[in-house]
Amino acid sequence: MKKIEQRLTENGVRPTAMRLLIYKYLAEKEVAISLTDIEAAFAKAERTTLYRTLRTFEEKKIVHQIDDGTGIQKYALCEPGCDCNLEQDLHLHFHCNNCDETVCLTEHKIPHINLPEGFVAEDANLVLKGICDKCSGQ
Amino acid sequence: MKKIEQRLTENGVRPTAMRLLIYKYLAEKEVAISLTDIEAAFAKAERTTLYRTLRTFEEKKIVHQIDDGTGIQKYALCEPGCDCNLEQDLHLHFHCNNCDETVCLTEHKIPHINLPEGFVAEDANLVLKGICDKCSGQ
DNA sequence: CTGACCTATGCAACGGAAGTGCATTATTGT
DNA sequence: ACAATAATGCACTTCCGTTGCATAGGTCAG
Ligand SMILES: [Mn+2]
Ligand SMILES: [Mn+2]
Ligand SMILES: [Zn+2]
Ligand SMILES: [Zn+2]
Repeated sequence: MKKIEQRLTENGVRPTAMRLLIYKYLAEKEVAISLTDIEAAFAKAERTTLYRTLRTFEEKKIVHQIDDGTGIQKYALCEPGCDCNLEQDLHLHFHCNNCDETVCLTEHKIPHINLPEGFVAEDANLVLKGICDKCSGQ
Repeated sequence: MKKIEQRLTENGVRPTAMRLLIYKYLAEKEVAISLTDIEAAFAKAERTTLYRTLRTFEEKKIVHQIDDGTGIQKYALCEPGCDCNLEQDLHLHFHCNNCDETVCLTEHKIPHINLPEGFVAEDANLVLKGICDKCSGQ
């Protein structure tokens, strides 16, 4: 728990009780988490607080936001030392059509694409959809 | 206009006046179109009708839906003979952070990715974000 | 031609999720 | 202990997608 406190402080986020709990929750789950997930897990907490906590975490590069095509924003902890904006840290995400969970495949970077003249890429999002390892029974 | 009528009929969609107009509108625009865009263009028409028209078009593979990360569903005409589900027809999309427009780059297919054991891909979405050709002044 | 039938359209309302304003409470540093 | 700053709680809003149901329009068999 001291570890978490330190991580937050390092990134310029005051380690309140709520924030520590949310970080811990994210760390325990190996999948991307939505605001609604967190809301369900912390029934006592206020939605807005959770919302703003996630946003703060994102601004301070503690989590990255994931758009998996479901229309629901998901979040997952960043790798230590990750700068989500850099091309090198852009990895792909996998969304399972069966269990509806989304996971980071941090070791799979987004391939570089040669765009037509005039197009300048600053960011990229690659989502694969299908059946995840848990659901494929393998 | 006869052409459009034929295209709709071929795909099992009855060519009503409204549908012809919407198809024409999509054909004239070279960018991906949202329901709200169409609503603005056809002020007299009912939102629901436009919505259902787009959905019908999508089911019948006349248009494909584009998730460009803005949280707003966009649509663009399919290439003739395209089967949006097939890997070969999956192309990338580019969203301009400046003019907020999204375009199909139909000639840029999504590269094949080797996934870890147990993951089975059925679909993919790749969106690049940055500055488009019009906005980069080139 | 006409009525039965199916499809498309119009109108109204709902729902989920993101986001904002403002008052209150907690934390920090002097 | 006090003032300043940051976090939290509560209420409310907006946006977009979506659905139910009633009506209008087109299609086809008799
Ligand atoms: Mn990720
Ligand atoms: Mn496209
Ligand atoms: Zn799964
Ligand atoms: Zn642009």
